Amino acid sequence: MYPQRQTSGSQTAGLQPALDEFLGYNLKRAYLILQADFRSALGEDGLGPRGFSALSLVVQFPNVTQSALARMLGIDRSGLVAIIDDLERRGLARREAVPGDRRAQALLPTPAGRAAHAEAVATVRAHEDRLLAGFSTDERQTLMALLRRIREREE
Amino acid sequence: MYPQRQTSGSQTAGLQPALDEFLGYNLKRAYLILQADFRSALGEDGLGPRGFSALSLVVQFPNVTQSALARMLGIDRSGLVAIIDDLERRGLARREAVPGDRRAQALLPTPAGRAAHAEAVATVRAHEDRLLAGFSTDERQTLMALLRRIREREE
DNA sequence: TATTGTTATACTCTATAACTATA
DNA sequence: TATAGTTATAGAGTATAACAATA
Repeated sequence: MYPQRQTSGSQTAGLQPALDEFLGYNLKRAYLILQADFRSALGEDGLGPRGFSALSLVVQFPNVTQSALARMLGIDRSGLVAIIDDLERRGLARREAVPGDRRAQALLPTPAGRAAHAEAVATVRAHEDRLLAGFSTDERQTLMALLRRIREREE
Repeated sequence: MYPQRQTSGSQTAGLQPALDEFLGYNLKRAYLILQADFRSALGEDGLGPRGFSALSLVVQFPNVTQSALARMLGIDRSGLVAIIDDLERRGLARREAVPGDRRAQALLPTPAGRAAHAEAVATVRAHEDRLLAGFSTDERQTLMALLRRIREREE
């Protein structure tokens, strides 16, 4: 079941379970690599993964409320406040009163936000293309499909 | 290039780039799902992903030094101190002087550590099997192989 | 000079709980 | 009663910088 591994000059290792035969570990390491590359691609004071995700959804779903956006992102709504504050500070999104419900805030991208988003999308695409340079189109699609199926496991 | 999406009753969405067409986003979400399930599988005051990883490598490579282990895990050696402290507190691993180098600490699993590791491995396997219940053996191996190829991109 | 383990410290990300104003 | 946004706060997890002991 567990293939013989190279011990790379080390003291031991035989037929025991190895850490990198677990999905969770490989997933974590791959995620950290992608995230680090994402950050360096978008630059020192660029958007960051959270800001990019939030802006993307605001562009995709203008007038979304903060609570709905938090639900989409899978985070608590309290955590979204700082993210939207940051997008507002950068002039990329704004909060607007919702006619029917005075509790809610609708989120809208500014023209600058749409432009920044389009540019960020191109940058992120380039970063992912670079990281997946050795992957065929088929392999990329397979990977994405498998990851989406894990995501479906979320309740 | 971007297929028509369902707007799920929402206000908009057309042919724009969608967030979930990015690898990074799917990777992150999948990782968070796996990690949450991992934690609930190992219980309230169970090991946690970091402790499990560290213990696994200590079992796999007894006498590894802290610096070497930190390098394997891809974290700074300062961050490993608390992790090993915790394993020691639980009686699962211990530090031992290295004959040749009085700066270094060799890490060894205790008998209880080996037992706890074996049990944790079984629990983690069950958790991953549960999460990947809809995946064929082939799909699982493909996913692992693709993730490992991303990991190889690390310098 | 460089490396090992360690500590102090700070920063990011996120969750929980509580508050207010609405519904 | 329940929900939307907000704030305060705390807990992971991690990194950087510095230090003493040793190489």
